[in-house]
Amino acid sequence: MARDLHPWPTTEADAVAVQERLRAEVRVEEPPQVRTAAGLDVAYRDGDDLVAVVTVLDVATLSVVDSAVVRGKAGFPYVPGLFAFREAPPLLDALDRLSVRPDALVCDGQGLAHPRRFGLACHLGVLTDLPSIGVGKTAMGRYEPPGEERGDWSPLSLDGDVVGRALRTQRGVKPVFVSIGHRFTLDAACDLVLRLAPQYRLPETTRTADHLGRVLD
DNA sequence: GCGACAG
DNA sequence: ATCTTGTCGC
Repeated sequence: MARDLHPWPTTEADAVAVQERLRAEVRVEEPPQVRTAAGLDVAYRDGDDLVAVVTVLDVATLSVVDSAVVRGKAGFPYVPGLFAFREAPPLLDALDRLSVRPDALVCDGQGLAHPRRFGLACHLGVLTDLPSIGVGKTAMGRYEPPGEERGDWSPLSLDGDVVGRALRTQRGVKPVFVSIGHRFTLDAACDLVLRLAPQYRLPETTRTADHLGRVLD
């Protein structure tokens, strides 16, 4: 499923170097039709124990058609900007255990809306070469509040670049922050997020993955 | 120098 | 991320 991820960096300096090198591989393009989308999430237990969860949903019906869970230990501290080095390894393990290859990855976090334009969604997209997007609950950048209606959005800027959108998925609810991971366009990403979030603020992909990791012992 | 800083 | 009660709304 994923490209070999060795060598995996241990220090922050090496991690940044990996991001600088891999970001050249991000492609911005219209994705093929997305019939199934995977939701990825990591839940933390005591100490360094974690549970990585992937659920695959049929975009038309929003029913879960596959899922995988991996228990493990965090091998990298939480450092803003280096999120992928903590969560990508167990998530890639979980992706390998799926019996279907999803058409797209919907990541819990940012894609291009990142200090070096290479957030978790970009990292997972490049390593798997799957179309991917990031949907964050908090903004990585600046934005003006979008209109109050579902579907309203405003540009998300970082260092003078438009790196994503603040997208209102429900009327009168705080927007989510959408950015491209790999092999996607911003329009297609927001379109997908709206299809995945007909009722709640967050897309069903992340909701089902989060729920599975939470209910698990 | 000080605050900000995905999960 | 996680620690946590009551409350509002569908």
